[in-house]
Amino acid sequence: MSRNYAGLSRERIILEALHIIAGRGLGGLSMRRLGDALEVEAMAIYHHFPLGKEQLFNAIAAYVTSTAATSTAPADEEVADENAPEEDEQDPQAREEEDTRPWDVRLTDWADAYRARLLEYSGALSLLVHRAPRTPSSDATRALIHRALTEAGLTGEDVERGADALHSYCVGAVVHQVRHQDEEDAPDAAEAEARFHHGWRALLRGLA
Amino acid sequence: MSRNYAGLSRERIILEALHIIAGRGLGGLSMRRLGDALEVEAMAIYHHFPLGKEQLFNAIAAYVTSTAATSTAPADEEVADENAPEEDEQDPQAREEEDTRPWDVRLTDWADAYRARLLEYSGALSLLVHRAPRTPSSDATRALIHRALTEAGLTGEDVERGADALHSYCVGAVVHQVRHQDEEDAPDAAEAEARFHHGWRALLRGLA
DNA sequence: ACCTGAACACCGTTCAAGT
DNA sequence: ACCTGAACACCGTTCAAGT
Repeated sequence: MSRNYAGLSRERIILEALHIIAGRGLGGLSMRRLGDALEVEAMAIYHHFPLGKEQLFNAIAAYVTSTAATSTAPADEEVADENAPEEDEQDPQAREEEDTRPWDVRLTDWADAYRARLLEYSGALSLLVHRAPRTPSSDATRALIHRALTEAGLTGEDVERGADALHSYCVGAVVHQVRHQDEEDAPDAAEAEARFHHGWRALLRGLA
Repeated sequence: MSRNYAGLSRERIILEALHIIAGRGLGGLSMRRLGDALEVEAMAIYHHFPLGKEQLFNAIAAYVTSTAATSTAPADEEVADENAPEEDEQDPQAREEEDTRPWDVRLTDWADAYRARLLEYSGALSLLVHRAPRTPSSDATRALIHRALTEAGLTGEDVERGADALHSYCVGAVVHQVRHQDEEDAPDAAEAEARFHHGWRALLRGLA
């Protein structure tokens, strides 16, 4: 009654960790509790995350910040550099069809998706304060924003500064909403979204 | 060799906690380590924060988010309602002289001070994600922003939405900076401040 | 390769006791 | 009121061992 090929994987561990975080908060996530949820001894997790909880946190941060657009698992926190040689070197965006919609629509679309994902995993939000894991998804986002802002007429360092402002506003708005959501006069989800769009459009107006 | 009237106080505890957080990160703050730093047994802290670490975290969050403008100790996380009767009931802002500068200057002034404070205690930033303690300082800020935006010509719910957007951008920008500050191509402090102002002015332009 | 089980150092908190 | 000291349940992690 000893071997237990539980079919553990990094993704399964991350998903279960997120589930615990959603239910009991970040402070409620312990390696032992995570092991229990996975029906495994806590120490088994170290085989998939040899560097321990810190590495698991990094992987969770990478998972949360990867947009749904990138379908493949972004669970590894180190850049998987062993798959580069076989690929034909192309802009990752070139694989999908060209998005011909106006630049501001593309930008707003991204912002909505990003915000939704952060809200979905809001229990893990504080992990992102000291972590900005680089993933295929984060690279694609960077490219998307740069292309859109260039198309909007921005040049030179205005592009970088604009991108920073947009990013800042997105995570700031989610933090602001999460921060106040337990108050008695907190706006409901619809009003929160309306406020998000209000500020977002103002920022776009001011930048372009 | 037993009694130790260490002159412990909530403020001293918070300050020492912030010092530990600055040096070893939020995860490096333990009650036992905090006790050592204060030259006291860890359990002595519970006399000043009977609800334990969570209450200490709330007090730290309140301390960090209180702007320097409010000079009196904002260390208590419950609103100190026992000092109300003796005071003559006045708008707290009325005690200081009227600020006659243009609305956007007052707003930018506040934003700079708020940002500076968050950056100074950036190690405690993640505490703010799930905490928005109400303090005299937070009430004063709210009043300041509302007055300024009204003066800018905003009306109705535009005022509330504008205030939210400004707040969101401020904390978002600090989170964004802290999040990326360990990267090799991270902008220096001056460039970070320039980017903050760039987005801030854009947002003000777009809102007004 | 993948998981277990015992062990170690550390943690938050309670509680009775000291002054 | 303010602090100590022992105790309890829990934690992250190491390490040797099993399959």
